[in-house]
Amino acid sequence: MNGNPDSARFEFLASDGGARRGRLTLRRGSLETPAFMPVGTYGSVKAMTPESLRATRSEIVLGNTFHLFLRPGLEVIAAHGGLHGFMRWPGPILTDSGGFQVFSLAAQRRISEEGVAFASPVDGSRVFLSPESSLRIQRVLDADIAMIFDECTPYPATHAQARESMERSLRWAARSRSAHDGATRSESGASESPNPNALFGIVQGGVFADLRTRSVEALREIGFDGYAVGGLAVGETEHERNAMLDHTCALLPPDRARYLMGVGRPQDIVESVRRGIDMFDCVLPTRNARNGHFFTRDGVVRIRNARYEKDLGPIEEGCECATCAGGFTRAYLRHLDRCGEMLGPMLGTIHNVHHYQTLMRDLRSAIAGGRFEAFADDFHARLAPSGG
RNA sequence: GGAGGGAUACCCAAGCGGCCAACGGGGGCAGACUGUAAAUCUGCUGGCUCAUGCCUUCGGUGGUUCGAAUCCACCUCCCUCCA
Repeated sequence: MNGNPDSARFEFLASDGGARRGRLTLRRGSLETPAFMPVGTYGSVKAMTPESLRATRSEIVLGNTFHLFLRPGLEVIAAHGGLHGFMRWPGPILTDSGGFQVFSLAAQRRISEEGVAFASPVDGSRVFLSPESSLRIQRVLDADIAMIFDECTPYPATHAQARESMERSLRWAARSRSAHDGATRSESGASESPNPNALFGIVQGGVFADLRTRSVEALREIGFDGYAVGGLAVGETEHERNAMLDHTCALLPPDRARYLMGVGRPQDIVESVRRGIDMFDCVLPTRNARNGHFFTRDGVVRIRNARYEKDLGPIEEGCECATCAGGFTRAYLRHLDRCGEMLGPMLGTIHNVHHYQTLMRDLRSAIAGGRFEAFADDFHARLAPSGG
């Protein structure tokens, strides 16, 4: 029922309080957890080559089912033998199912029990995604981790709305599981072959503890290779989010990887690791880099600010990323940004992703060394003064 | 020498008697961004108070008018064409 048992083996290496240090082994390789996964929606982590991505010590990247299905379509990707060959990233890949687009493209989609009808953001044409079609697409993409097709519940939502959405996601979870396992018959009546990759379930339930409980229990009943926490970082307060994480992580099986979808800022990651999350993805390091917003341990550097006009220092003193170590100055990056030079986003993205990966490495090391609390205290204290 | 066109805030550029502190771009300044419809979006951009308000602005000077960036006269500078 859980597909290939070797598709996602989670080794629990150490813990410190609620924080976990582990290793997740997938078909294309393994990743050390807690891990950060850069987002590569269209089969590209924006502004980065696979080489530059690897240099940031990233071990796994995301792709998006919905967007890759629209462009370039399955035929082209299948001709490359899957997403790995297409984007020339041989390491682990995780594909999101399109569930987030149910949320982010809310203005142009219609949900039914069968699935979700979208107006394509590319040309407005009608696109229908269901658990079966999403998993069928993901099988062609052949990512190491496929995600169930869910609905990312918007915030705010009433208890009734969150429950209805969560229950539908549970029914879709069962259908996703079946489709992934090849138990679903295709239109021709032939049985599909099972997807050899891992499949993660996604916990929903908004900010309601009882709904999160219900979601976790039902997903565990179905059985997944890993469990994601979805529907957070969509507008709820930090307090609500942390409360949901405390509650949910306590219910998740300790021997499976836990993935908090879409989170987040560095401080959000630290606080989520504290609560037992193993994997993260977020567009912030890449998107914000393109918007001249660089992360440092001392806060954010908005490179557009006039104060950096003649700043000859690197983005962050002591940073070992190719941008900082390469001698590129703040003044130069500000210049590139103002001129709209594409090297600006490239250098900035390298720094931001590297910064995230360095944070993850430091977290792993702190957990393994039983120093998580001290690390978190230092981390927050250093960020708080908001020097930047 | 003659004929015509034009001078608007940092730049370009609307406005052509009151609704104009003056459209719209650009530039500048600041902010936002959390499973990417995002190299995007938002706000501010004469001064003082910063809510209503007041003061100084549309080449210069003077005039017409209840009222002018808008009309008139002269002056200064720029552009085009004809000699």
